[in-house]
Amino acid sequence: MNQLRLSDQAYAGIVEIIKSEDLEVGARLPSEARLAETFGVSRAIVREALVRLASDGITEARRGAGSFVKSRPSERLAAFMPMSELPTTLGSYEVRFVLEAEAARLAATRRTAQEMAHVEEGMALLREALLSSEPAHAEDMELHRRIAAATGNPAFLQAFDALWPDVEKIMRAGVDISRSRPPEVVETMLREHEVIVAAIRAQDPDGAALA
Amino acid sequence: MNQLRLSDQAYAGIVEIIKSEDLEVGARLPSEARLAETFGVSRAIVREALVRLASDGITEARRGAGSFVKSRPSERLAAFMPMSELPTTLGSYEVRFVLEAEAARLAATRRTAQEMAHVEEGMALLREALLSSEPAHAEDMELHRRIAAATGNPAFLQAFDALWPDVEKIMRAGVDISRSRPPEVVETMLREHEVIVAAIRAQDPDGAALA
DNA sequence: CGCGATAACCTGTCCAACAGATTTGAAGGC
DNA sequence: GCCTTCAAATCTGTTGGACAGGTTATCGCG
Repeated sequence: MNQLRLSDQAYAGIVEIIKSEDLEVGARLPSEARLAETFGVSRAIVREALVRLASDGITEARRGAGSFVKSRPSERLAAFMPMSELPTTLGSYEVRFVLEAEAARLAATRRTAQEMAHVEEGMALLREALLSSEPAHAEDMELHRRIAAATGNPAFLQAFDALWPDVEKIMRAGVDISRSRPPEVVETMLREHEVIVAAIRAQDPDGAALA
Repeated sequence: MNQLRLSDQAYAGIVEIIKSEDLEVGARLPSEARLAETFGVSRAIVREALVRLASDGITEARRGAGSFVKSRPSERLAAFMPMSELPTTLGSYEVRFVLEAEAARLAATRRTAQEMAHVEEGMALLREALLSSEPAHAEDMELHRRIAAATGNPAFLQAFDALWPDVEKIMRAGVDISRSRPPEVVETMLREHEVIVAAIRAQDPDGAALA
């Protein structure tokens, strides 16, 4: 059942090292060979992980010298990375909400009736997916896409599409949501989304943004 | 002088293939071995590129089956990827402005005098950097960071930091700005930024967002 | 014609090696 | 004793080959 690619585990492992060893920005992390030995995988796997870390702006590799911390994930993901227990699952959505708060505010202001119906439909889809367990990422995204569309600003939707992969990445980097999803978390997620939709329905900009 | 890693070239090469071969979403792209042969590099290099493409949400790999197009880069970068000439350089900023429009609106509403001074200082830095040629990315980002800070919403700044690497990536993926930068482009960039700052100074939310 | 077995193909992973760059430390000169 | 210089140790970047495990398509048989 080891569906997770080893390079994914290595990615997470390196992030964990940076955090637990408390490596400051600019500090050098263990060589690829040492990391490979630590994780019990080949160097190629470690390299795939490092290439992604570099692409994500977390590390930087200097040929002949080593790989260095460029920006600590704890700083980029800030408050939501205490990586403790239940609250974390909740917290991982915090970042998204901040970004999407403005979309919700705009949508509340400018929405048309037709767009509102579209949003409501998206909400229904998400509710269904959440209650029937199994991944709801797609539905979640779809709802927020529709909210973005309701702003009436096509460029906003465009920007949303472009940035979504990164948001998704952050979510995955946190905790595997679809894995452990206690009912109370589902409940909270659902309620939060419904508050937003309700605010948009009532055309209450500040209410939507706050939620 | 081959500073560019081969996996970077492979990344760009695969993107080029998707675009030029006009591969639709869901289409299978050449096998790793074939890509390696095409680019004249080893399979490990192609894999590093594919891992990043998957991480960026552009492709998806299915063990035993192949790698598939998940989302065409042209669609993600949308209008700004006609990859023509001068207007493109301008267009690459369009996406960012949409995202940051809301930050500017909020900043215009809630800014304090001290934060305004901070923003003005950032603007001065950017102006200087732009006029003296050479990379102004850092200054550009710094200005927008300060605008985000002026919203008075720390979570917004936090989200901005988290998303910046992706924005930067999009910019780099488009056209190498710092390379060919005719005076008129610099002029336009400068003016656009100054309009935003002016709107924030005047506490004009809609003006800031529109700019 | 339908269906199952099998061969061809593909990704995921490992290993061993070499090239080029950087760092480190020691030898040697002042 | 201190600084310069040079060589060895380390490290990333890249290659080629190899094998395991999963998927797809073809071929032949009923």
